[in-house]
Amino acid sequence: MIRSDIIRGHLDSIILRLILEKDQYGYEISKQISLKTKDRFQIKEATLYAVFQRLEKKELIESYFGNISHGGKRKYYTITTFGKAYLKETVKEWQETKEIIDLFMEGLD
Amino acid sequence: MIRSDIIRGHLDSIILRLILEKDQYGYEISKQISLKTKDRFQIKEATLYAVFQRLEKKELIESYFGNISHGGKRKYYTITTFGKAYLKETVKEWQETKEIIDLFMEGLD
DNA sequence: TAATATTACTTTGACAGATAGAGTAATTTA
DNA sequence: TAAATTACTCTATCTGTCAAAGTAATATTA
Repeated sequence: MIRSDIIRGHLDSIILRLILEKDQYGYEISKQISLKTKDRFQIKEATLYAVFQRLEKKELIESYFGNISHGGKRKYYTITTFGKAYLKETVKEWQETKEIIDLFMEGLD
Repeated sequence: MIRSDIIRGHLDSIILRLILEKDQYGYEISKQISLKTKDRFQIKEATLYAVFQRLEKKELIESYFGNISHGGKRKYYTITTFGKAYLKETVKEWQETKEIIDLFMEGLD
């Protein structure tokens, strides 16, 4: 399990990326992350909803309630045009981050 | 310039890695990071010394004052055996982090 | 059908890492 | 000798993460 400090700051991008595929609600995204990473990373509930709030405030996503449910009422999130542009930027930034950290981390063995 | 949140959590490893090469003092490390990354990343002074304190508290590094100086008194840091083992772990962790984030970030274009 | 599990979201408070800003002090350079 | 540079320290603040506790609806199982 990856420490959250290590992944910190990338959560916004990860969530945006998943919502880009299709509109999704929180619980669904949480499960998807666990599945996709084979439990090597799990997002905590409180963290996930904090991300949503932050992204919505920045107008990178928008939300609406779904009509079908399986328990609690599902709140769906959709990415905005602005959110798409932002995501593109963060993907570039991730490439650069990798390069920079690798400058220090490579050639150790 | 990389946002600090993005690199957050990797600073300990980066500093440890540099000290592994040879004993170094803060100011020197700061300059080295700027040089090595061609200013794409600069560590803030306050952050650097906070890292030192944290690493020393965890006994991953040790410090001693140098006798030559060029202004302020130089405090040198050296990595401990425990620090070396820890660094090895974080390098592995970095590889895994890359894999995991790439799971989400790849195939966007 | 009543108890329990699961789904789903929200809020609060605490904590840790990063950093601006201000300060101290010695040495170098102009 | 004044200003610049080198070098470190401390404090207060901000932000992201998360534990914990709560609300509420649906599904399962006994």
